Amino acid sequence: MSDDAVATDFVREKIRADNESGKYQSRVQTRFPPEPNGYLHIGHAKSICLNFGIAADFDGICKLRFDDTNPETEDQNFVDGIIEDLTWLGFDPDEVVYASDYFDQLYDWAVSLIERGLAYVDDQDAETISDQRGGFTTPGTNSPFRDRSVEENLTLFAGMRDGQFADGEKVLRAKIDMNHENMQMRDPVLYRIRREHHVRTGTDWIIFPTYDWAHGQSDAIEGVTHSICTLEFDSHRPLYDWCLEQLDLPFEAPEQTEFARLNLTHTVTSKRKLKQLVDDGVVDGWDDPRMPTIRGLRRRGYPASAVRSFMDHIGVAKTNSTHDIELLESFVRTELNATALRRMAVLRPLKVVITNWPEGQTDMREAINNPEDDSAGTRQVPFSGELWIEQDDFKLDPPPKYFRLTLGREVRLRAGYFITANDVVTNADGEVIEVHCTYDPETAGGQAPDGRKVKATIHWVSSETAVDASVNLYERLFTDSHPGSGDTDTFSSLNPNAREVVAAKLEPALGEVAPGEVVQFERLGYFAADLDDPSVFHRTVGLKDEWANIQKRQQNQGKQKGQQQKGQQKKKG
RNA sequence: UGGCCGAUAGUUCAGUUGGUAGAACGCCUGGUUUUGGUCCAGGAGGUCGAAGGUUCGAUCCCUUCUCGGCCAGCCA
Repeated sequence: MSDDAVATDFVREKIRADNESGKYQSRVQTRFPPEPNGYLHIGHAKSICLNFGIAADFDGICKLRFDDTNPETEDQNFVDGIIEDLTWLGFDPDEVVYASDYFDQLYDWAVSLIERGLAYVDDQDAETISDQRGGFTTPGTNSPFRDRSVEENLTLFAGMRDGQFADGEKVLRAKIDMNHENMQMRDPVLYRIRREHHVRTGTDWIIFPTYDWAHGQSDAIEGVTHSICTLEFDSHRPLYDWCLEQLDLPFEAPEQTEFARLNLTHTVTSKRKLKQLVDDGVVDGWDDPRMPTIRGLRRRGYPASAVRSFMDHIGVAKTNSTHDIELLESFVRTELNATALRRMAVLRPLKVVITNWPEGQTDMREAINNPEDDSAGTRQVPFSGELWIEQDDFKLDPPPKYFRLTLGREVRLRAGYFITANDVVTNADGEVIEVHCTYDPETAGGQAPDGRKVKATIHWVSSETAVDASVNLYERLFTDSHPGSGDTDTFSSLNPNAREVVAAKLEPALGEVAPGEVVQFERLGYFAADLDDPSVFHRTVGLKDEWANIQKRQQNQGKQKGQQQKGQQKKKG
């Protein structure tokens, strides 16, 4: 266990206490148990970091177990994808196992349950069983098949396995208590018949154990000590314990501990809803950079290490919580600030002509690759008399505190020269389509020999050597910070502008970026070259934008002033 | 409606064996800076869900209440 990073959450606290009391011989084993019916999302990452993190902290082991007990929705692609995502996140399971590996054992244990009069075969359909379960304040009623003889149950259960009954015709139920205050204990279903092809067992089995019968038993088979799951399984814990108690294990049974799942603002972390986004074509797929899936984040350029530090930071508790997605982004920025190479790219190009630049001449300017990391070195960037700059970096009528380019003002071109804007060319609509500037040859390298200062440094790309690229700019997937909260429909706040594709001009070095590499477009943000087509970039996250805050404040002040004036007018009237 | 779980800065979490509270992110101010980035320094922001009780003293212990989440699948 690492001494310095003493993570103190209630789960680790409990494990420490268990270890001190000698429970499980102070052994620690966890597991990450996804169902292979979808890809992993950021919520799973929390569970992964917790389970694998605990194993690492306590010198224990953590296996990846596929909870493949329901053949209906499960798929090999998801199995492969989950392993891939887990690996990318930086975790290496001690073993990859499957609940279906234990079908024989689970069956034998069910038989033993029947033999001891603790389970029975019920002939009723799902609806009837549901009706008989009763309500929160009303007791359930016993099934008419509850008191079948052991022999009959044994025969029927074998018949279920051997295909003598149709799907849904019979189930195996635990015989516990139809009056139990916990609904989970009212004779839960342990086995159902389902003639579906199973990813691993094919057609060998047509009866499948339910989660409740499979999960704790699988934990026990593997020697799991601490079975960590999310809050919604809280009410299953008595059943988890009951199932284990019937086994007469020669060792201490695993114990379930529940923690609060991760929610993030402006997105959803529910497999069902993510699937709907994919199925409805709202996004391009599970790996769309707008998706909070692991593959989505990867394509978007989130470093796995940033995801991990985020998880470390938010901790583990039982409080239902929704984390601000900005917090995640701040970890992404911190990581990328230290590692990403700086490059220049112009997203919304505006032409600049340097009128006093020697006709046809191209200069090579030296630019720093990463001011945070000297070892990243420098590169040469071509400079000429015709450049692209950002439309936002020139204003004919500059608002207060705007200190970028405007007529008559001098600014610095990053790694280039000081330029002064003298004139503009406008189109028929009066929009500026070209800015004419002069440069000061004395300012090569970015400093004026006479010591005069400029307030702004702007980025640029020389037009003749510019590389064209399509850049995807992403906004929040949902405009509502808590989609679906209250009575609102989750998808009603879907942001139709969550992706904007822009035709950008890049400096030549950006034509040689490796797939998946993340660079900083100076002054704009971090951008990831697409995994399949590196001429396409995805905005991972923008830089912090002080200018945007200034503008916001100015707007608010304007509003307040307007309101004050309105108020005064009212008083007068 | 019954049971279980939860409630501490804007947000998410720490914490106090009972002596009125900290961090991170966000926000604000200043400094540095060839990124309005980074970095550095500082600041604002909390009646610790509410009301009672025990106590010299309660955010912490007790009771009641309020609000939120979960549970009545042959999903997990």
